Amino acid sequence: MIDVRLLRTDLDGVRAALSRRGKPDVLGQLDDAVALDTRLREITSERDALRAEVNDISKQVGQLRRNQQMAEAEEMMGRSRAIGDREKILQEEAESLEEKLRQVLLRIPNLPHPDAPHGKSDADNPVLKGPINMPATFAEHQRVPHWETAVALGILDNERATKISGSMFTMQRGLGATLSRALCQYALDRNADAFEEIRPPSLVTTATLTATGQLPKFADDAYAIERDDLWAIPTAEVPLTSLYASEVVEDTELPARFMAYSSCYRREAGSAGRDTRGMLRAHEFDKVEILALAMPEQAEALLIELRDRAEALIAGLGLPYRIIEICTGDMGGSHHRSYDLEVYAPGCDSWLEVSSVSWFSDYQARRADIRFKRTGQKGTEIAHTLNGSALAVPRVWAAICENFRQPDGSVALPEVLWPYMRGATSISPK
RNA sequence: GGAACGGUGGCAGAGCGGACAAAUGCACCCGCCUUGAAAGCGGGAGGGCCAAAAGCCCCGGGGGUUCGAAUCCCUUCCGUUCCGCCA
Repeated sequence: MIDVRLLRTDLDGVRAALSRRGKPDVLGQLDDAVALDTRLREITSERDALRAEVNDISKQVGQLRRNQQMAEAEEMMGRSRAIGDREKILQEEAESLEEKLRQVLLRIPNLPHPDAPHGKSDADNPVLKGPINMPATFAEHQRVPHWETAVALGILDNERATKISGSMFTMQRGLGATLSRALCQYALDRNADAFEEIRPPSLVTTATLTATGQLPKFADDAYAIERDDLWAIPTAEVPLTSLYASEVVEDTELPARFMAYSSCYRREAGSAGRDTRGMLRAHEFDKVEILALAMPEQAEALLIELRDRAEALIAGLGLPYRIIEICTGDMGGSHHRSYDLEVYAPGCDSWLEVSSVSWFSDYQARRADIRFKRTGQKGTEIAHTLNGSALAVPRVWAAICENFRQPDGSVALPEVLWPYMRGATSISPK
């Protein structure tokens, strides 16, 4: 959520920053917010003056009653009642304005970082690095889509997944299932030097899903369990960000770093019919997420660190990859600055997004009310949040099946995964 | 799911209709004392709204009674214990 005070002190700056996103209706919401805020402040100051009067009279009533001056007390009580009635009306108006303002503010996106590249769409995202590990040419045996390879090897059984759960669900079998788990284990182990491992809940409250920005705008993308007013998490970012929601953290605790494996659930409401084959897009998938909670001055370095860590995982697997920076027109609504890691999959002949690393400035933390306190200073400040996929399992799984496919149809496994594969170094037909 | 008890500042814990932003203890910060430390003594210190003074709000959340609510009533959530059920 954007800081309302910014709207009062630097509306032009906010307008300029937001217009870089290229979403014209956002500027209209901005005007709505300013109007509501102005009116709200008028009402509250009027209301507070009335309250002050009531408080003052009440003190006097107490005094008069102690002095047995009952007639005078009665008279003042009558006056206070009248003021109280007016106060109540203003209070109701203030509450309704507050709620309206909140609803508008929740839909206004974050301000992009000044250095975030300007652009309209994903076509304008600059390549920051790479391609790395990209051979001059791919062999014919690598030009086979992973769904063909994997089905032939018996490690992918989407037909039965669909029978059990419907379309866009996947199922891995045998060493394919082991490989999924191995990738998670690998990603967690490689970041355990600095990140506390969390095993968070997969179902969260409406408040929790609002904090990270999925609600209220993107309710259709999430699975809702209405009977219990819970939502299935689309990423471990959701519970991890809210770990310290409505708490005040000591500055000595920051930056705090967490990582979590979780299943992720997405309705993919807008993607019906896209990427229906294989492992590229599914309603449920595994991912390891890394996340940091920081003071503002620590954030930029952390963003680079998270990106480096995500890159190190992919590089360690030996897959061809590149890093792109997300331009203002393509950025998610909560994002301040972000990078994507893409892996090349020769069988599909496409770049697959396997990690997205983002800095949210104080946008999510304000929604979640995560504050920190500087030792020796009065007051609190809103924290910054950052996160990134350490590793999104299915697409990496797919890229391994395609890049490391051998002429005989088997798939060679990256050496870093061998310790997690029960002795297997490749996957061959049964 | 049923019953009982409880939710107050960083923690512990008093207050149960008026001078309460809230005793006390621990922890914390500053000073004195000391060669240094501990102890002792003196002082300071909650969060939020507002440009800020003033003022207002905050004793789990919401609602009510009252001139006035941490305190009374209703409701809801959370916790603990017991019972029931169950991986």
